[in-house]
Amino acid sequence: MKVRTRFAPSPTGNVHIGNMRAAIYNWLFARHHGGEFLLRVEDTDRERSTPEAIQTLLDAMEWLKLDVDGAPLYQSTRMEAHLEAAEILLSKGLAYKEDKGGLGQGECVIFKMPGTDASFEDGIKGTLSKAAENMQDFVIVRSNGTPVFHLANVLDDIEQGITHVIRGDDHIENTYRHMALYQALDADVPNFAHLPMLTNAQGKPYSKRDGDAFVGDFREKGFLGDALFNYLVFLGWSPGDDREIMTRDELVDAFTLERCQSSPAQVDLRKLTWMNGEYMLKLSDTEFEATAFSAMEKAGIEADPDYARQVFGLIRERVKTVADIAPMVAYFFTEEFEYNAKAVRKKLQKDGVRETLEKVAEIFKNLETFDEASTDKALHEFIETSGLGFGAVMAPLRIALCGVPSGPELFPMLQILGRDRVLARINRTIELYLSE
RNA sequence: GACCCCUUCGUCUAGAGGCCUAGGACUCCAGGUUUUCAUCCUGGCAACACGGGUUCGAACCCCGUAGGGGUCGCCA
Repeated sequence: MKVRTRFAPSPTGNVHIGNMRAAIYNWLFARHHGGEFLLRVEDTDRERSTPEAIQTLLDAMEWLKLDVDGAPLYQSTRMEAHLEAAEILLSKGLAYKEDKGGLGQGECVIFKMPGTDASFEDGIKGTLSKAAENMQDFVIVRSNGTPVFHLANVLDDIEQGITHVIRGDDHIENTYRHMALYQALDADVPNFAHLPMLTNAQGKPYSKRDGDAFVGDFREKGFLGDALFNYLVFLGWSPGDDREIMTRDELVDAFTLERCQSSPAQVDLRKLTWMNGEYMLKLSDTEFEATAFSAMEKAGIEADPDYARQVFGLIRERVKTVADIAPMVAYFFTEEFEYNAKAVRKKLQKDGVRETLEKVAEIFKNLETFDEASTDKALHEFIETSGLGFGAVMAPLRIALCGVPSGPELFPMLQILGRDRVLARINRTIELYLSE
C-alpha cells in the first residue's frame, strides 16, 4: 500500500517550529517511501482562519520546500460529511445524545468508548497501552451542531487515505480515542508515531507566548530555509553516523522513524547559527548575491551591482546569517557610517596616530597605482622604515575607513573602496577625532 | 490527584550485554595561522539521574526511587 502522510495545521497566522518539524518528518517519511505528502487545512475556526493566515502557512511550507501532493483539503468544506458520520454512529448505537450542560444549548453527541483495553505499536515510542477504565466517552458533535476535532480529524484522515499519522506526543491520549473511532467507522486504523516535543532555551516547553518559536521569526532573523530544515530534522533524529550537514536527498534516503528520539529536544540557536553559516558557504555566488541584494534593499542600502559584487567577495566567508550582511557591508556604500566609540577611544585617540594617518594618506596619494598589491607593498615598507608596529598603523587605518575594529582583510578593502574614498575618509577621521 | 510517557557531556546526539579508557557535532578554553576580527588547523574541559537486581560481564535487560513532561474541554 502506498504511504500517505499529511500535515494538518490550523491556520492561525503563525506556524510553530514544533509543528513544522512534524510536517518535515511527515514529508521525509512520505518521500523516503515514495509515497504522498498531503496538506489538510483545519480551518473550522472561522475567526482565525483568514486568507492571510492560510497564505502565511503556505509561505512557510514553500520556504522550507515542503512540496505537497494534490490539492489541499479544507476541513471547513467537510462539515456535512462529519455530521453524517455522527448520525451513522448514533444509528448504530455507537454514540448517544446527552445534555451535559456545557454550552447551555441542549444535547450533544457523545461517542461511546468500547470499554476494552487499548494498545498500539507507536512508530517511535514502541508499544503504548491504556486500560479501559482510564478512557472516557467524549463529545463528537457539540450541542450547537458543529463537529469536534476528534471526529473531523479522523474522518478527514480516512477521506485522504492517510496511512501514517506522525504528530506531536501531546496527541497520544487522543490516539486511543481516534483508534476507537476508526473501528466504529469500519475504517482501517493508520499507523501512528508520536514525536517528542521541542523545548525552548530554558528546556521548558514552548509556550504560546514564546515569540521566537515561529517559522517566520527564523526567516526574519536571517536563517536560510534549507539550514532550518536540516537543523529541525536533527532535533530528535540522527542518521546513526557522524553526518550532520545533509542534503535533502541524503535526508530522504536516510530517514526512518526507528531512528527518531523519544525524548524531548531543546532548540539551540548557537548550533542553528553555526549550521546556517555552513549553508551560507554552500550558496552559489548567484544565490548569495540575490540574498545579499535583497537584504541590502531591506536595509535601505543602494548599490551599484558591480561594486557590490566585489564587496560580497570580501565578506562572503564571514557571514553566518542573512541578517549579518547589511551591517557588515554598510560602510562600503555610504559615508554616513557610525564610528564605534570604544574603538575610537582605544585605537584612534592616541599619540602619534594623527601623524601616522597623515603619512599613510600621503603615501597613498603618491602611489602610481592604487590596488591590493601596491597598498600592501607601500604600507609594509612604511611600517618597516618608520619602526611602527603593524597594529599601530593598521588598526587606526581600519577604524578611519570603516569605523569598526574588525572586518574583512584590509588591502582588498582598500582596492575596492578606491583611492578617492580612502583619502576622503582618512581626512574626515582626522578632522572628526584627531584635530586639536 | 489519576493515567501515560521520558531520562548519555551545558545543548543536539552515537551507543540495541563485551568493540566504551563512552564516540561525533555545537558552545567554551588553550595554542597555531592572520595586521585585526572571522575562517581554518591542533589540542583540551565535559555525560551514562540514583539505588537495587540479572549476568562471567550492563549506558544497554528487570524492579524501584527521584526528576522532568504530557493528558485529564461541547480547544485543536
